[in-house]
Amino acid sequence: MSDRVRVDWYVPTAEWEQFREYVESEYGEIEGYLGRETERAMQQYVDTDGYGSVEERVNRLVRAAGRRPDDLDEEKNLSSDLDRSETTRAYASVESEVKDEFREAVKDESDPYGVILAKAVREYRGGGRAGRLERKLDRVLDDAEALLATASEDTDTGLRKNGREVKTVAICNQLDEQFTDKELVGTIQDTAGVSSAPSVRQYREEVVERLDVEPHPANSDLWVPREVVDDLLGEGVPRECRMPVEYLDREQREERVMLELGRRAIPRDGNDSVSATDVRTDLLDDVPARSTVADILGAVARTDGYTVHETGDTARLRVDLNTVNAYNPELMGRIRAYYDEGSTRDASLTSYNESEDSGDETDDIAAEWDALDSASPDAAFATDGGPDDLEDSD
DNA sequence: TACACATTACGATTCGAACA
DNA sequence: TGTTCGAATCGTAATGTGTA
Repeated sequence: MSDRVRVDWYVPTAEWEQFREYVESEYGEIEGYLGRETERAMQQYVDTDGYGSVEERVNRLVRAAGRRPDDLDEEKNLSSDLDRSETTRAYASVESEVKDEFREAVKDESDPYGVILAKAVREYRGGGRAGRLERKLDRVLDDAEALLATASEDTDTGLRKNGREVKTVAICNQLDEQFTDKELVGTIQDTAGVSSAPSVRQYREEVVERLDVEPHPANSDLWVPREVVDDLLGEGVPRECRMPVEYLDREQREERVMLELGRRAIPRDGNDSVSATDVRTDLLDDVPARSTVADILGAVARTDGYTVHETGDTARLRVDLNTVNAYNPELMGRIRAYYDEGSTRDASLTSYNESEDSGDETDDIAAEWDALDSASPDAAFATDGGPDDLEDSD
């Protein structure tokens, strides 16, 4: 499930228009790309794209060259140029984490967010970090010292409190340790004063994330602390496999199919297959439509190690863990961890039975587990006779 | 004016009933 | 059992509005 929020700041008009034109020229359209490109520009600007350390090394190299800086002037010019220009409202959906990191990183700068965003997208249009690194390396030859300069100021921008966050916290404070979805929606409506489905959905996602709760395995309308689900199912059970299918997005459903089929294949020498019907009923709890399951099978079959075969009128999804391990060891690791969890889950359930007076509910959970775990192996593929190359993936 | 939040509009995606 | 196609839902851009 995505966690995207809107950037909604006043950005210098000319810069924003140029950025939109840039996105359109790159992708042929704005829809779906504006937010992603804005997100990348913000990440690169505040060094959260994972390449900050590379740039730092380049900076050291430039410094070592002992050249005179010109970056400070460039930064000043950019800032004053944008400060004086006409602004327009710029909006784009970005990951909430990216927006938070961006605001945190630039909160001490004297410019408003919109102006800083303009700097970020201008930098990004100019080739992003890659282009910047290239220019920096070029400058090693003539003016490296400038790269030490920053235009940061110690002024407090006086950021206002985020009202939405305050409301989310208020909602969280009114909820018990566990609560029904109906209670959650009612609290959101009463506390946040929202009624539209999109707004309620957005608050629900934020509250669920903040409280770190998950649907109860035996009752998807009941939200309980994650630790409770951990106790019931085991921490090694992937989120895609422990969450009710109705709360998974398309990508997570594909992951679930891959993980479940892979797990079943381990005690079968790394090979197994399942019919499209069984994918729907056994792996996806009868939630998606058949037409959608067909699409999911097609998508999974694009992953190395997974193929779809037509046998008569029936399509079967097959997995070959040797191939999965060869081309996607990370996925193989997750499959193995999920498989290994099977050996400890009985103890977890026993512990839950002793500590919780849950009666029929516990029986439901055990029954659900039995259904889920019908292929629980006696001999592990990875330890008894499995291919050697799979052994190596640990 | 700058910002935040809610709502609306609309295209894309998914669902599910009907049918082959 | 798979495919088709209209309906429903979702995700994102755009707009409206309130607040400091």
